Amino acid sequence: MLELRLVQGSLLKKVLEAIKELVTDANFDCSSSGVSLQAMDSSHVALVALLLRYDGFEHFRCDRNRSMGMNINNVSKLLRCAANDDIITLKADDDSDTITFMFESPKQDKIADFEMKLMDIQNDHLGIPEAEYQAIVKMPSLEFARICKDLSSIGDTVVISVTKEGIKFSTRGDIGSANIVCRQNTTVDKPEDSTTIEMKEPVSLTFALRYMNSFTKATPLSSTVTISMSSDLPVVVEYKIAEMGYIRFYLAPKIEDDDEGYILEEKSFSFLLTQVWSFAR
Amino acid sequence: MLELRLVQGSLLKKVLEAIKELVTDANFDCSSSGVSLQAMDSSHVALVALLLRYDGFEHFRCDRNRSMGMNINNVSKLLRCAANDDIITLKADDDSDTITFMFESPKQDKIADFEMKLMDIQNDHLGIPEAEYQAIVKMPSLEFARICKDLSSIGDTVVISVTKEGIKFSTRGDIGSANIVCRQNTTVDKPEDSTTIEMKEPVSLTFALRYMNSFTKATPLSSTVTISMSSDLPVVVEYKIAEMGYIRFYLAPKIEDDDEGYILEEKSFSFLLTQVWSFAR
DNA sequence: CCGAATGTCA
DNA sequence: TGACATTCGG
Repeated sequence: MLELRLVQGSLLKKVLEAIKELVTDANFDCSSSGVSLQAMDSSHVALVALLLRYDGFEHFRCDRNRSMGMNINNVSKLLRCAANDDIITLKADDDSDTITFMFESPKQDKIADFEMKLMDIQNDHLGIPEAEYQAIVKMPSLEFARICKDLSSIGDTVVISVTKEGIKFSTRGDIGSANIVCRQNTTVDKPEDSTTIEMKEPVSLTFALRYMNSFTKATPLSSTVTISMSSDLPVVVEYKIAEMGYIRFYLAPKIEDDDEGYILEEKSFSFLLTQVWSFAR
Repeated sequence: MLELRLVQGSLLKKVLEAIKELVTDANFDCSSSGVSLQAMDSSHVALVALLLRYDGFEHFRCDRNRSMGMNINNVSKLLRCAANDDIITLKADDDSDTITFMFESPKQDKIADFEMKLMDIQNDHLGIPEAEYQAIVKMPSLEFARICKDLSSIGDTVVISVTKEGIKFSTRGDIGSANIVCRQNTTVDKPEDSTTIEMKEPVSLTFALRYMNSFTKATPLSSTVTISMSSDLPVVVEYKIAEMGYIRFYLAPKIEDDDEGYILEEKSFSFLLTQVWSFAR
């Protein structure tokens, strides 16, 4: 028996809005410690990792570990049928190949339940090593989203460079080039408006803006975002989910070919894992 | 001479928005008692009945009964030229084959008039018998609209079942099934937020969601909607128009074929009228 | 959190 | 051209 009750149902709605652009099908892995999900985008360049800890739910029961495959678009459709202030409960019997989404209005005068078939999804679960990052930047998530959106109207890729002074986003396209620098500022009224930089060494990496813009769909989940970078490692873009966990996006950097001097396509993620993360371990 | 003056012109705008998706051409029947309209949708499955009583107008003059055929889309186009706070006056000479729409701004500093040709429309006016309904549910119109919209992302048809406990909307589609139950609740702050059920006998009928969603275009006309059902009778979905009348939508239920066990297409409305309403009389 | 307006897709 | 979805503003 699986039974998860989440009073703040809007959280789950936001989580699905955050990942549905990137992921088509994914396994929701449920255990006594919570719910997690790990999935690559269709081109295997970006990876999403979601964690919702058991203690973030008002009620959490998971008798046995289960990996429940779902079509993300269908889950998203169902969750759109929930109001933002609905209480959401997920239920699945141990031997069932369906899951039930239950939406209760705050006054309990409307109760909706949706039953959805589960799918078998081949699990290409990657062990993500805990890496040491040369630079970790925390900044307002809205600002980051705005920057990625703005830059993508100029170019396709962004060079993110971190120095002690700040984080710089640069792009270049047909109509010209752009640089946006955010300085470290901790002397701000609210902590969520501050930009902080923890840096061991300056880093500069290049990414496809298309993916960055997909990541920013998670903006409603958190007022801040954390960007962790090391040379040749995938960047980690993390949105904390209050009291529950996080959603992390990993994106392989575009590698500059030394001989040719131009930028190669992204390495596929699994390639990067074996080739790059191997020496990071 | 026909002359109708309506200070709250937005009402007329909303009425046309409510019916234009369903009806292409219709006769506006004017008599000393008011304006009424009855029209079927193109597939003859749904019927719209509108009543605007004479005393809801600030000025009402109708010297002789007239049935004025109009293309609903064209009327809608004209009315979009009126601001929401405009005063609307309709005028037609007795021997004229045109009607004039006049829009006055509240301060009388702008006056627009539009003349439109009337059409001859063959009148298949149906006498709608007053029926006794097994169940009458009043609920917030927004909630009803939301439910119909949500369910139509899952399936094509809805089963509406009324019991003493509440009204249940169910559907089923490729990705799964859904049930939404609204309990009777009269203990709510505002009467327009309450859901009330008058039931003589439990009823359960199946309808095409496509039409239900068209009906909910009338939501701006009233904060509540009334759903009246009896076995094998068309459902009546009614939106009251404050101080003036109503707009009612009738929809034939889909009939389950006992022999075959599957759901037939909707009966055409005229068929239903003769076959089903005949014994209701 | 809801309603309106805009932009996109069919 | 109309309907739907998404986005912005109150």
